[in-house]
Amino acid sequence: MKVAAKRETKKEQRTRANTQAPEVKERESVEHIFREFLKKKGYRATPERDIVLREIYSAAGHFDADELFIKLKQKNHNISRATVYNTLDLLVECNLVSQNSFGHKHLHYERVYGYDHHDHIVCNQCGEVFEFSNPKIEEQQDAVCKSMGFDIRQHTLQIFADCVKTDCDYKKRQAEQSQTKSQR
Amino acid sequence: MKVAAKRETKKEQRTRANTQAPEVKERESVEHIFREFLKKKGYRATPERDIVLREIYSAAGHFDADELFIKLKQKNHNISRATVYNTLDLLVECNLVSQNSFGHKHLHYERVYGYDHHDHIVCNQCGEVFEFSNPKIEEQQDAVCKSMGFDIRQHTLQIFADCVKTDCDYKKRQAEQSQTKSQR
DNA sequence: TTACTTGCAAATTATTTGCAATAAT
DNA sequence: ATTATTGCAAATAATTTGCAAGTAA
Repeated sequence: MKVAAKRETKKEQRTRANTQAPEVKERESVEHIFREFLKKKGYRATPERDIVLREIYSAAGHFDADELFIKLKQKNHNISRATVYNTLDLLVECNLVSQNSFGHKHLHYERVYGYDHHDHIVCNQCGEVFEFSNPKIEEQQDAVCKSMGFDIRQHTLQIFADCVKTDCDYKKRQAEQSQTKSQR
Repeated sequence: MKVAAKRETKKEQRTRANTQAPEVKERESVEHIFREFLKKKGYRATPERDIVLREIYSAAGHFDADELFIKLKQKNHNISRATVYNTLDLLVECNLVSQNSFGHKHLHYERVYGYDHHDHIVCNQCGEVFEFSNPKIEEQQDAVCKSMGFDIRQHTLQIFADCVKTDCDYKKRQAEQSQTKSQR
């Protein structure tokens, strides 16, 4: 059901964006980093790009492009999927957002700034994603890159593992799947 | 996507050394592992599945589903894309093939058995994928999983980095991009 | 025989692209 | 004023699915 509400003009968007509660210093830093990046690259600063960045940094956790698009839509931001994808690319390029593949259909994104870097363990049974961080692994990566003549920019490490804990969704999953067993 | 280089660099030699041709004995083992897996799971052994497995283990390096499909077609095997995808899933499930996302359109696969585990560095400039291995990283991963109650099955680590060597394909790439895309 | 697996083609999903309108510089 | 960026819809790319026929167990 499409709502035929009058469309918010760019100017209104900009005004609204500027009057948002100045929650955290972090946000300002993030926006500043993005602005500088855009300027350096000769890209333009647009209200859409600001809004996307702000939305990403307003919540924690992983998300995919479409989830972000829908969240924006629900907040009455008329920002197209194309712009969401475009902006995500830019944010990945300037390292404010990281891109992960958890082995499934689409890419997942995650904000980077203000958080310690972490890696992921994906449960083979229930698919849930857990985080961990390990400085020694990071150290080794730096060492490897140095020795091979690379200047490391980013990395993603995913571990696929069987969860041996009792609170894993595994059994629930099994119950569901046994009804529709197929060739897989 | 990998670009054909004119002259093999030291780095490429090292990479190549990691991906030598398999022994015949190994191939038998691989087939045996697959058979056992199928039996255990109640899946059927079919000639198509054997052929796909054999094709994967007959060559080195990364490949994607469509490349594999085309290779099979060229050898006059009438195996559908659906079967290729299906079989790849099975091979990943039984750990004979690993699945990697290098951050782009599709997934890449790689045979696992008979090779030391390695991780990947993707050059931000030319997109070429290099391999490395580091036992300390593996150790740390095991430790992390143990402490978090996971039984590790597989992992993928990708480092995205800028190549600082002079023999990076970056410039060649730039030059080639003005022409038409070719080979694969 | 039973029902899993196949090839084919159509469907689906995620992402990209063409284009005219709009807005940043 | 110039041209990057936008929203929209159509297009594409990768993968999955439905179905009838084939075949492993």
